[in-house]
Amino acid sequence: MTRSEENYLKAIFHLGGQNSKLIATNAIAEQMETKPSSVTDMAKKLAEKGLLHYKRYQGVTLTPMGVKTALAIIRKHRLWEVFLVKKLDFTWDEVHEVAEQLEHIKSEKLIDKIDALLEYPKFDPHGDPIPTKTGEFQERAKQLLSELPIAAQGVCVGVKDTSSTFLKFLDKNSIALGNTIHILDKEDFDNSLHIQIEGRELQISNQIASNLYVKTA
Amino acid sequence: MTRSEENYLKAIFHLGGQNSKLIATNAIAEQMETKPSSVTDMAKKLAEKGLLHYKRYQGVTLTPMGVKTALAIIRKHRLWEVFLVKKLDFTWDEVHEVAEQLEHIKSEKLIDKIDALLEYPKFDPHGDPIPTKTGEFQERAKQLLSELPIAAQGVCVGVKDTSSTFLKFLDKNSIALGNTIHILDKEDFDNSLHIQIEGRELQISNQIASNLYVKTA
DNA sequence: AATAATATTTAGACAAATCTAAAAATATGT
DNA sequence: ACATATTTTTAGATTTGTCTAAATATTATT
Ligand SMILES: [Mn+2]
Ligand SMILES: [Mn+2]
Ligand SMILES: [Mn+2]
Ligand SMILES: [Mn+2]
Repeated sequence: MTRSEENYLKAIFHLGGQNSKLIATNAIAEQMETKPSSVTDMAKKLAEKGLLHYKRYQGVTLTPMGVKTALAIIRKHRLWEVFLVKKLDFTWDEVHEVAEQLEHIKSEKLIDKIDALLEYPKFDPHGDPIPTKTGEFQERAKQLLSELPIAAQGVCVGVKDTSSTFLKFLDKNSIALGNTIHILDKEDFDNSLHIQIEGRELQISNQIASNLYVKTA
Repeated sequence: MTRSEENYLKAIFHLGGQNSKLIATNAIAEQMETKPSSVTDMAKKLAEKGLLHYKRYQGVTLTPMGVKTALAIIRKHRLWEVFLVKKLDFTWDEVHEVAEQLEHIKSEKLIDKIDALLEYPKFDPHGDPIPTKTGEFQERAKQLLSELPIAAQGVCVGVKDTSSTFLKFLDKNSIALGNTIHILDKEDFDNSLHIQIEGRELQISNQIASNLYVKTA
């Protein structure tokens, strides 16, 4: 498996290619920041290798083997992210770029030892689930903060937007995973929220609220 | 810098290219397990980039920039080896292959944090010196065990042969870096040694003795 | 000094991964 | 349904790193 092949599989997985849903060439090209013609070439190659099903002009879906391979890479990516944060004091907005490189290191022993060192974490610094060695993982029951009604409360468990800008904004406002958020009021005009978090009161826009995942009791 | 370029620089450094000694095309090809014609192509490219001096039919030497780059990669390689041994319980015969991959990860912050986590080690698991962030390092005063006279003693500080076979042999015979070795006797016929190490007495061939570095008091 | 052996370079090919531009298929709108 | 817009594929080119085979330069031997 080349690095490029691994990146295609990961992108297709993130677009939903695991549930026999046909993923369009253009969608993959956009996700990978490449051209559709390049995607077509790679789709043929990966189909040849038995990692995905490719129907000309229709799109691709991952085979069981393709899903397994994608999950192994996602597992590595997320474990490295946890390692960087927990062991090397990286901030959660710094880890993605480095993990993009580390996820391609080929050593089963290495990633299993990292997993053990971290005591088998279930979620990465952004709240995304970490597949086990055998590829199992459960998505946490969660919803967007923006979907909660007035007076509801939830624990912050993840972010939808993982951009550095957004993550730094959250840091600046001391909003972190694990924090409990109460919705005090919602503004009809722009859906902005008046919330209480860790004793403080805060006003946040709908754009913020619709990029924060919470778990309700 | 591509991975391939980095590997060429490292190989040339290991062949002595830092001391304005001309390194032959064939020597590089052998070290890299590639063909001389490939080396010529790469030599032109690296010369173009100012990383080495290339004289047609004569060989190459590293420029100051080339030395600096090579040392940065060697630093990463050796720090990762220490990390694998100290933090993840890898054995010293397992680390090289993985370090060959990890040395190409591009993140200054990452390697500096690994350095700090390990408390700035000066030597890797095979006794080789680790360059600092600024590229300084001193080779430890050492000599081959085979060069010591009868009755001399020394502390084991490194290995010349870093092959898995040799390292595993040393493990099996409980010979480790840091051990003190006394030369009890030397056999004229085959230069094999009768040694005392950590209380035990052992008979070792000249081939073993000429791959073990010791530091004398 | 001429010849033979060795080392190095050049020329041309190939595989991987990408791109642009043109062609073909599919989807959309009236 | 048919013209138009969009999506996807194909054809051909490019870059990087490699290879083989032939040509050229250097070194060693007589
Ligand atoms: Mn990430
Ligand atoms: Mn993440
Ligand atoms: Mn090594
Ligand atoms: Mn080493």
